[in-house]
Amino acid sequence: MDQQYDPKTLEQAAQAHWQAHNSFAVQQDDTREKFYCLAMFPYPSGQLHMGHVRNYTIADVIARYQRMQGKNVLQPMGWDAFGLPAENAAIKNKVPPAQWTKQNIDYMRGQLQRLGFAYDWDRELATCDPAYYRWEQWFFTRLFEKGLAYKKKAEVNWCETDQTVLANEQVVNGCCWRCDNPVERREIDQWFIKITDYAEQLLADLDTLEHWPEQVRTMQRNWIGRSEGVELDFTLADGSALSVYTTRPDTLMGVTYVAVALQHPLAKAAAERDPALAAFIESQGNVKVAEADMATMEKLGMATGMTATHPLTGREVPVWVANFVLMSYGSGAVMSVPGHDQRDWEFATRYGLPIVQVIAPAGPDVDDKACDLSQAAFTEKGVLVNSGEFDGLDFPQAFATIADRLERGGKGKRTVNFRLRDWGVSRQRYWGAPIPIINCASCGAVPVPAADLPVVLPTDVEFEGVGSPLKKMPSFYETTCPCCGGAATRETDTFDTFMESSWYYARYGCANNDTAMLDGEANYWTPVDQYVGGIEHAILHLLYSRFFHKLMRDEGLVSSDEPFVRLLTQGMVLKDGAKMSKSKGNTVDPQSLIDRYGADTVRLFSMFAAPPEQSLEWSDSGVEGANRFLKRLWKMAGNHAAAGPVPALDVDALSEQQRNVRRKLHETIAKVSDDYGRRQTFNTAIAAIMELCNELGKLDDALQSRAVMQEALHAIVLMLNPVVPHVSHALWPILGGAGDILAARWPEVDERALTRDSIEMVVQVNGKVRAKMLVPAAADKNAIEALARSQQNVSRFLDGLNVRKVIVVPGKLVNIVADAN
RNA sequence: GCGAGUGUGGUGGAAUUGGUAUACACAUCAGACUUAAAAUCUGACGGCUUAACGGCCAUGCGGGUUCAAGUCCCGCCAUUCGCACCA
Repeated sequence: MDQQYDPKTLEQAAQAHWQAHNSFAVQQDDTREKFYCLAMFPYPSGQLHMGHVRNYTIADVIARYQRMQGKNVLQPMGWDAFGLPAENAAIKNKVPPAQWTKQNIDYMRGQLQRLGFAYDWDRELATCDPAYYRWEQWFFTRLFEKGLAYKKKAEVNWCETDQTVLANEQVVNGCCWRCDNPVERREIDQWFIKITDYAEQLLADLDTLEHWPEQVRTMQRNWIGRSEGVELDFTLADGSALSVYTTRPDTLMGVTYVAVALQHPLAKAAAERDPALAAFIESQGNVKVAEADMATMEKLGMATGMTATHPLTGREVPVWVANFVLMSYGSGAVMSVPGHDQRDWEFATRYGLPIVQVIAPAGPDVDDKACDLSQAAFTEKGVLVNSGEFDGLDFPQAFATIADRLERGGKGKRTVNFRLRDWGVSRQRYWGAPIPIINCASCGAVPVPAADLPVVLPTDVEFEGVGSPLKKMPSFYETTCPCCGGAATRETDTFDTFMESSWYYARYGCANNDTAMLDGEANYWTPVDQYVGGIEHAILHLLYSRFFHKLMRDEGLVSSDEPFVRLLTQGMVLKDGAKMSKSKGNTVDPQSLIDRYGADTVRLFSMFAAPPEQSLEWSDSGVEGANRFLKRLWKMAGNHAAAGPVPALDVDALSEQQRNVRRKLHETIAKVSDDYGRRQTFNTAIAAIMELCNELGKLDDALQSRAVMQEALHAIVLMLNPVVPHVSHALWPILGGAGDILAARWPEVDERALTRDSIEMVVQVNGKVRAKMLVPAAADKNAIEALARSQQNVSRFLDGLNVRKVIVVPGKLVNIVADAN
């Protein structure tokens, strides 16, 4: 073997071996347990960044570990290839998006191969390929036919100068990022998918995802936002109803005004009569569509001059327009109770609207919650006051009584409401999958027949950034109606890229099937057993994918309820405490590190520096440390192998030191197995292996020491194989391992090696550590206590005190509680 | 603004179920090897204090529960992610 650790040569050899043997291509195999391991596919932006390296290394470690458990492991890779950056690059570099995307994919594929990831490249897919999006178009037509896709008006950020719809990230301080002119909101027709029909299921099934991080489930629960409340009607002067939804009907008697959204029909009607109101609504139109901006802007409003009649008291309350009321949530109108809602309180205080108390603090600790409505709203639940016949009721009673009263009077009904809104899938962009709909003057919106799919996106386009090229291409949009044969036009909008990423995991199961979206093999591989990706996808991507999976299930394409059994959300990669970004100039290029140290070093550092769920602070000297460890390992294995044949291990003939080292070995195997399999804390697994290596350095070269060393090195190479597969591939035969290490099984723990004669225990006096002692493993509580009291430093601290209590935690510690008398 | 996280030596982090705080690594310092340097190997390494044994203090800040709190509870502060057209 080579004296020096030479990663370049050894990694090339390993990768050539894997390629020659097609080592990671897999098929359905019903004789073995399957394991589908998937990392979120990348957007082909140009080069891999450290976040990718971390993401794909974590998944690769899990995939290779599961393979060593004897499972049939699928790990595919592909490209989330549609999206905005390709359009931006096209404008900047005058390269068509398709060409730019393809170049990037080719380069990044090479980088992934250089990192040695165990992918089945036969299943590679790119979402911009018509062979992929064809099935997405087909599936959308199925949803249309089932009534799950529909069209409605929705708001977008519009730049009048560029005649373009802007994404939220393209709006900077309310202005267009390119031309710096103020954006305005504009309502346009868009396609929606009825995710709200599945809201109950999406919520309920979160409880079945026991291997998902609790924080992700909580975030999704809150996002779906199920609430139980009452929908009730105020009556307008013309007798029509103004419907509002509230979760606090107990505060109904405290309503002092009603507020509607800027886009509410009532606001529009009032604005026609009142130029000042029209001007106000106009002035509020340049806040971008993002909810965060809606929530943080100054809360402003204006009276419409109209009043509405309270459903129970019959009193008139004013109707206001308020810029914080969301048209897309509920009915676009809210009842306002400034006494018991903080936002309403602030609005009422600002505009001098009356504030009425109808809830009084209740419960045993009333004094703590005394309410002073001149300072703030009292938002807790309590007992009703100033509410006439409802006085004295608590929240549940008041909810029930008032809801009953409204329902009997035909003024309202109990409803379940969701914060979740239907999924808008239309994008007024070029680089996406065309929406397969034909608009006909006589037949309306008609889905493209399956036989005519895919609707192929033309790729030979001039791209200038003003509007979508599709809207200027009669050759694309001029067509005939599939129903009546008359002249008709295609949709020129494309799909949200979340559409593609919502089902790609299933398509990997049958990536080359050109006769069906999914087939039996896709159903065999799904659900994904382990999904790995950034925490930033905790809500949108993961919720849309869960929704899509249920849609595919209801279409009979898959038989499972959920797409991802186990989820690992990895943290970000930081440099100098900040997210790596070109603008900060703190990026680290993985390629130069691979060139310098090799793929194994980069993989090892990525896994060692932090647990996967936490953010990872990049450190160049830490990378050197990882490289140093591999060099030491290479040398230790080389020296061992060069010393000639090794005698068989005789466990009964070991010295105490040899037994101790061997115990450490088997403790390490147990720990590393648990860290990889259950805890997924690869950093502590690697630390444990390093500790073991440090111990091995202390072995002498006696025959049985060499036998222990041989056993240990075998186990170490096997345990490191998922993380540093190239050097493991090279060391395995050197250490006499049989066959390809890819076929080797995970090492097993020898329980007999774990036994101990004595255990170290800690002795505390009043919770402070005063001594450490070696206790026979078989000692009982009394013996342990006696031994503890006899420790010199312990008796010193007990001197003059009375022992009140002694706590013995077997195998851990003794705490002697004592005081002066 | 709302929802969800995170905070431990000079640095990245460990402490898995409330039970020895600081494993492993980086950096630094000292020693060995060398004409010298690099590389490598060995050792020291939270702060204060002590000749030493030892003692006191310390897990973002302030309280609380407990024999025992980095871990649980309450209130702050800082910071990260998401907020529906970035992916």
